[in-house]
Amino acid sequence: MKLPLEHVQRFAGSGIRLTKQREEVFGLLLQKRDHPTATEVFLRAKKHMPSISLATIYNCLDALVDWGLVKQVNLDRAPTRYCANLQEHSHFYCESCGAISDVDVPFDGRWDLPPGFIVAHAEVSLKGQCAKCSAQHSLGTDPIGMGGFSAQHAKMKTQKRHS
Amino acid sequence: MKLPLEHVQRFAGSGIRLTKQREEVFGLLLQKRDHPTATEVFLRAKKHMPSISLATIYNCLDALVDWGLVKQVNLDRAPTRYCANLQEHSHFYCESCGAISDVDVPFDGRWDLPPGFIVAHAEVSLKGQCAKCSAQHSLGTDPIGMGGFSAQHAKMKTQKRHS
DNA sequence: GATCTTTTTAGAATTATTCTTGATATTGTT
DNA sequence: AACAATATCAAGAATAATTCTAAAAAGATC
Repeated sequence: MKLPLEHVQRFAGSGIRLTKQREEVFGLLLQKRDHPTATEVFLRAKKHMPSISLATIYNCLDALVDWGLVKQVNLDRAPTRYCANLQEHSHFYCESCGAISDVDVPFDGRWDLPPGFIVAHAEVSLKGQCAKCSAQHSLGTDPIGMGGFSAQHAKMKTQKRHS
Repeated sequence: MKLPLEHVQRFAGSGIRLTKQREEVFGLLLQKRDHPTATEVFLRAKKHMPSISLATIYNCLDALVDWGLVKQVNLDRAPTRYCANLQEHSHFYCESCGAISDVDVPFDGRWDLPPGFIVAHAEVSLKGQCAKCSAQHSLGTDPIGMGGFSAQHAKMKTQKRHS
């Protein structure tokens, strides 16, 4: 897991230590953009670095988040997910399949707040049906035989959270 | 904790059971709008209903969220908070004092997504300095003597999360 | 009021995250 | 290269948030 030079350079002379572990964690997030949880990052990292510990994963993620290289993605009562943050974007959570998609959301940052409020970060989270799932529903290809979207949606509510 | 008639009516004939516990939980959220965690709701509810259990709090919150009466507020790696959802609004988290403010954020819902994506819910979360804290900093009234915002902000990073 | 279904309770279980401590690595300095 | 100072890592314990389970209670229906 070798980090592209462009990223390594961001650390040069900044007092920030780019350790093997941090490089590994950041590299994994860059490589596979599926918004893994800390535990998922841990499992992936162990393949290259069998000795790495989960606490280190959390430490590395904290550092990367502090440095602005990684974003945390928060979903309702689910473990925090992580995302290499290379350009401005938002997240779309599919209520059918549980996938998280990066989406371009051009918000201009001009939030109309009460005086005195200073915005440092803005996060937009969308929920609904992703393209794949909405196509399935509109075509009526319903493998479960439960009827349309609303029935399946109701079903989702009571089943366990997506792993 | 008696629920205003306007809310009780929403349940009439809907098959939804407005139990004492659900009424209590919803009433608490309506009454004190400080975005409590499930545990905080539990502690408050016990004052009126000493026998209520934490699992019931979670059950009630789940039900209220399903019915669209309550919103979940997700912050980085912190317990989920709850908010009686009476009008469209967003949340502002103050990185200095940890307070969560409701803010009017007029987003028009026209998100520019890839074809096929259907948005059911949109959530905007802002982070930064609330009015009170930004006033403190700009006035230089710094009770800790740590200097300006950046120093205090750095400090916040390493201290324990707000209870 | 008998019965069926849903909800509540209490506590155990699970999972996510943080903390602690000693070992290891890195940086800066002779 | 050796040294001290500092930061990071690893392992596992500890804490905290959330979910699950099973039996009792409550609400709805007939």
